[in-house]
Formats: sequence, C-alpha cells, structure tokens
Amino acid sequence: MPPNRSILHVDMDAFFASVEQRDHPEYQGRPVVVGADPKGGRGRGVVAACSYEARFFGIHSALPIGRAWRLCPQAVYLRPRGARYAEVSGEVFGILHRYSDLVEPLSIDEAFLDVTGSRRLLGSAEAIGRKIKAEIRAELGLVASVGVAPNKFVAKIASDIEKPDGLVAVAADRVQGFLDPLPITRLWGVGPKTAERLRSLGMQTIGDLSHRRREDLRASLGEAGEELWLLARGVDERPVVPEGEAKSLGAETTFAEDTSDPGRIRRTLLNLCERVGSRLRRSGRVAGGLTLKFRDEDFATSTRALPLSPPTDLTEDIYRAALALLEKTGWRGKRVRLLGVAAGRLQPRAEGAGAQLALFGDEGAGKRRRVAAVVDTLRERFGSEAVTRAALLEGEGEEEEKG
DNA sequence: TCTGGGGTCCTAGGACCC
DNA sequence: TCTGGGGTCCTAGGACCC
Repeated sequence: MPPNRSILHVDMDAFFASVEQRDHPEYQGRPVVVGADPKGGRGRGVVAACSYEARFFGIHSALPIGRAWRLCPQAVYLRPRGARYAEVSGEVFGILHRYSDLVEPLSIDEAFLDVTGSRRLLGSAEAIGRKIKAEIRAELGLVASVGVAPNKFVAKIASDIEKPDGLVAVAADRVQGFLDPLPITRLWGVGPKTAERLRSLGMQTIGDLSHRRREDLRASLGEAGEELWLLARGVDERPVVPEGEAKSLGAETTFAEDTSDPGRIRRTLLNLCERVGSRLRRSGRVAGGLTLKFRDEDFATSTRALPLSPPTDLTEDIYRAALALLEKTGWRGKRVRLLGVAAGRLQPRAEGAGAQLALFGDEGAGKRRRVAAVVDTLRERFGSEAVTRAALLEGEGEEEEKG
C-alpha cells in the first residue's frame, strides 16, 4: 500500500431524477420524484430519488411516497426506469475509467477511484476530480460531486459535504480537523441503532469518539467499535478493488394490499422465481442456494433458506424450492405484505451442464432449458408480465408435469 | 404517515467432527 | 452419566448502504 494514496469518491447528484430531467426537458426546473406510484396518497412504496426542486418541499429519498404526495402533489411522479439508469451509469463509468484502472463501483451512481498512479501523468488528484466533473457535465449533461482524500472513508464524506456540484479535497494533515466536528452518523456503518448506542455512551461527534481510548470502544462495542475508532481517527487502509461478481441476486415485491389468497401468493412467488431464474440464465450463472423472504401484515420479516443441489438456473427448480421454503414459514392463515426470493452461492454455469444432469437421471433438463430460453426471449420482447407459466401453477405437487 | 427493492456483511447458536 | 475444547459449516436475524 503506497503511504500517500489519492482516493476519489465520485457521487452523482440526484441521479435518477437528473436523468429524467435530462431525457425530458419539460421536467427541468420542476420537482421530480422517482419512486413508487403515489396513488393519490395511498401508495405503499418510498421515494427512490428526487430532484433538488422536490427537496425544497421536504421530500427526500426513502420518504414514504404517500407523504411525499401530501408535501407536493404538483410534483412530477415517475416510476424508476432501471435499464435506462444502468445505461447512463455505464457512460459515467466510461469517463471514470479514463483516469484510473482502479475504479470500484459502490452503487449504480457512485464509485471510488485510486488515482495515486495517475497523478504524474494527469495532474493532482484534485485536478483530476475537476476534470471528471467537467466531462460528466459536458458529455452527459449531468452533475456529480467529488471528494478527494488519502482514503476511501474520508473521500466519501468529502464528496457529500458540498452537494450538489461539490468538490472537496482533504489533505492528510487536515483529516482529523475535518472529521472531528462531524456527527457520529457520518461514520460508515453507523446507522440509527449504533448511533443511539454511541449517544447513550456520551458520544455525539466523531471527535467524541476519536478522543476515547481504543480499549473502551472494544469493551462496549466489540470489534466493530474498534473499527469505528480507527475510522474516527481517519485511518482506513481498505484498497480500491475493481468490480467483482455479485454474490447474490434476488427479487422481491410488496403487495398493493396484504393478502392471504393462496393463488395470488403462488402466482407472485412464481413470477419472482422467473425473474431470478431469467437473470441467472442471462448472467451465465447457477445458484447453489435459495433464500425466501416473508413479511407479514405487522411488518415482521423472516427468512428461510436451503441449498440447491445440484446448483440451477431453471425457474422450475427455483420455484419448487421456494414453495418448500414458503411452507417452512408457516404462512397459512397469515396476511402477507411482502415476498422475496434470492439466489445465493452463485457460480459460473459449467459447459455441458445439461449432459451432466442427465447422468443424475434428470433427462428433462435439456428440454426445460430450451423452454426457459423461449420464455426469456418472450419476456424480453413483450415485458416481464407477458408470460406466465400456467403449467407450473397447476397441481401444486399432486400431479407431475408430463413431457 | 407507515416503512421499496436491490444488495453486503456480521453474529449467534446449533450440528457435527475430532 | 455428564463432560472438554476447537474448528467448521449452516441457518436465521439484523444492521447497514444506496
């Protein structure tokens, strides 16, 4: 690890809303809220992103959409267009890669760059940050905020401090002075629960924490406390790691109203399994495990998991496992708010996997894979709601599918 | 005013093995 | 009849992030 690193954190400002305003000039200057359907104030979701005009009314991300509606009914309310944002995100990352090979995505609209090795050729880290902002604006018509610091943690905070359109550089000898006055909630990994715990121990600011003894934090918060202590002192040695493969892949949905209707529950579950299976097949991977998520009308959430052996990317296999997991939740008689399915233990699909399955006595696998390919094509062409596999819903295990 | 959907990581506790 | 300690793997829950 070089002793004097230059790390950038680049964070797009109001990303989803800004893409919508750029794609639809008539939305410019207006409050734009991207998120769930507000349904006249009765919608169940939350705000995913909103423009700065909307923030003026007190709207912010994660706000229940019904509340946003009451604050500003005249705003433009839009459903997220995930594929579009992914496309624009790719263009943003294209610009970032001009300045370093070490680009680590943190989400669709945020990344770390290690520009330590780029400084000689491309100028100071701060100058690089300025160029990145200028190119994002000129080429994409979007605004980013940038933080420059000796490590990831400080760079991330720095990018946030002067949002929107900010550029904040923190030199190594100014890190402690920069951090100390900030509230503990700025620490990475301190959410509502940990913040409450720290406050009950008399700590309000990062300075309050950095002035404690390391052993005291270890005693009260364990290993996590020690890590917080290090962050509070501006110590963060984590390297910038270019993108790796995702470790899990899931889909979940909240019902428009809580339901105990078995047919509706099974149809929804099948649709989730189809979405997960389809994404697995597209990514060329198989899942070695499945987790079902279940939330009841009281918002109590539970999960059940099992291994998938052999690993699979087929909707039928995933759905069968999901039904077994659903039984383990004891769902009957309860009203369901949310169902989710997540594939884990992902691994590359082996070549000739179908032939291998045949050895295990599963001759239908090749055929089912071909059916899956057709379904995927139809769904791509006509949308994910276009194709329902009626055959999988019938019988409910009393009747085997015939080939 | 109820609280989305996509993820990651950590921990506690039980099973199992030596 | 009660008795250990370590290691590993697994599941469920939960905190956190965007």
